[in-house]
Amino acid sequence: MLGSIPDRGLLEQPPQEVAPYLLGKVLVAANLAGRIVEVEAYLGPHNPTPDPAAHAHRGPTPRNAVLFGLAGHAYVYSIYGRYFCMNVSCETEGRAGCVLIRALEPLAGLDQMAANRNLPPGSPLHQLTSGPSRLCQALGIARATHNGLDLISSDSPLQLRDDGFPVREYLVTPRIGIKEAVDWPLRFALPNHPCVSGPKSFSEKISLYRIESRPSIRRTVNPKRIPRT
DNA sequence: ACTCGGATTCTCT
DNA sequence: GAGAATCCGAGTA
Repeated sequence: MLGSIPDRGLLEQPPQEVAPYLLGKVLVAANLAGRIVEVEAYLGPHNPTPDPAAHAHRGPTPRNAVLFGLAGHAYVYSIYGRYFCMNVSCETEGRAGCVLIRALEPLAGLDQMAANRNLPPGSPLHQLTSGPSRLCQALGIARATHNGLDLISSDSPLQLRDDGFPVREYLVTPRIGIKEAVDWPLRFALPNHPCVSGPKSFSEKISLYRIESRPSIRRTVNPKRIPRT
């Protein structure tokens, strides 16, 4: 009902390729599920131009160890003392790289999500899972319980699934909330989706890509190139 | 051992 | 739009 488990090989690629691939996929945590509508790529330190905003950019540490392991595992970290964010590890083993899940469209367990967020039942969808820490709270994802879990396993309490939802185009913008590499176009989102977080417009830094045919830029105001990998 | 700041969110004004 | 809440991990010594 929520689709099949994706192939791990599809995640053993650079984050900027895995990120748009994850758009439209389903994240399942126990009996709760949501469709991924917004992500950000964070590049590993092996790149010629290292990503200064990435947790892995100075090499392996106890915290980021998952990022250097096999692709398709959850990297969950705590932030600001009260929240968690969740990433999907990618790249081949030994190389770091990940995709931050920034927003979901709730699909299953909406009342439970609202309860987890201390919101009343029937709250608007975008209040449940729009934002990287909001979605972790809604799905009950925490570092102690979910960091390092394999997302590509039908036994896992945290899974990635592909239900065939078609994504024909997606927005590309700079990433949110970082202080380094602020212009790199590594945030990806479904256009006009109500559950996407962040500012409504990035004015001068948005591109709209179409999938199929080769990715072609329909509208580009001031795109900067992703550092070569 | 000690300092510093964060891939955020919520609550005000 | 600004400020608080709040603590763990990374970097420096």
